[in-house]
Amino acid sequence: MEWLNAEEKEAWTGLISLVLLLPGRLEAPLQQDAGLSLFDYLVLSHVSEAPDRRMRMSELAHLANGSLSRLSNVVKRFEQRGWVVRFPDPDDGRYTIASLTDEGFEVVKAAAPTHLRTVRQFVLDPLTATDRQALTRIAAKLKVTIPPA
Amino acid sequence: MEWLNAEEKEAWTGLISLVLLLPGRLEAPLQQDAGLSLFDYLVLSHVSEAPDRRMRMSELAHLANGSLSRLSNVVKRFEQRGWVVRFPDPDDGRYTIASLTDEGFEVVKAAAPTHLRTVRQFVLDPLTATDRQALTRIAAKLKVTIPPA
DNA sequence: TCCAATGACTTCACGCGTGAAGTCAACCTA
DNA sequence: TAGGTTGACTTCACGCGTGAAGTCATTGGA
Repeated sequence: MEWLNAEEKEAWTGLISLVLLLPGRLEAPLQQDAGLSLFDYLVLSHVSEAPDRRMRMSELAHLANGSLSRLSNVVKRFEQRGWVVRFPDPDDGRYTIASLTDEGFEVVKAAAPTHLRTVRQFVLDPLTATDRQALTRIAAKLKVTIPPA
Repeated sequence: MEWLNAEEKEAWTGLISLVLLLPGRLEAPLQQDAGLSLFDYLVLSHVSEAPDRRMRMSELAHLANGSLSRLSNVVKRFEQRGWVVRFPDPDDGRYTIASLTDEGFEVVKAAAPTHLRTVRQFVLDPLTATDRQALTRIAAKLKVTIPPA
């Protein structure tokens, strides 16, 4: 990384470490306790908070920060485990609705406390309120929309 | 994500998006132009900047923010393509040294300008100097060391 | 009314990351 | 100097993500 001044290089190096190491850190406890990946948890968690615990696949993919293809694979596994059912949207057959089963809801409910503790421990607690606001601002500026595919 | 107040939730949501979407954004141009993953590039780039363009595997893994196992697999592929050679450290046979070949050096040199442009476009340019300093500070606070394995 | 276009998925082959188990060199201790 | 220990890798099986290609429902012209 030549051609960056010291300040730029520090920011870049810090960001890269964050982006490469944090997911593993946040995922380990989930994987251990519930056999879920971080993305798995985000998906389940978002459906569980939706009205009637159901949501269109495309909206869910966007909320969970993943591609539709990735979500489709994940939801297929969930369906095989009985955590979710899929059916075409009655209002427009082009959409698919993913609906959380009671069993699926139990899975999120069981995983949530552990996950929340992890998030606090590794992300929220080490930061001051000022840091958290700066993080929000920075993330918004760097936010990118999901590509097609 | 219940049980977080609004400020915490914003920070967490922003961070998660960053962490899940940025790698893909940064990697796409590298993959397109040079057939390299982001981690591939970091590895090559760090060896290329080391004295004599060689470095111990464990040090390289740490610099590139990856596990030794991951690095070992990557370097094996590099070796098959003739970009790197490996040999035991003459000073201490327990270490392995990875050494960049001329061909490997050409690969990094060719990929660097594109990558640098990507980093500026998606990370550095959207941020003010204040943002970048805040990012450095935040990343330092969230920094975690690589786990064993 | 038909058919091309659009867009929401789904599938599959390929390549990569993970983590457990194995190998090996140097060190330590009796 | 033998045997145990440590730590630096390496390997492999497994599961997951990617992106291209395919399917299908709906829409908007001609």
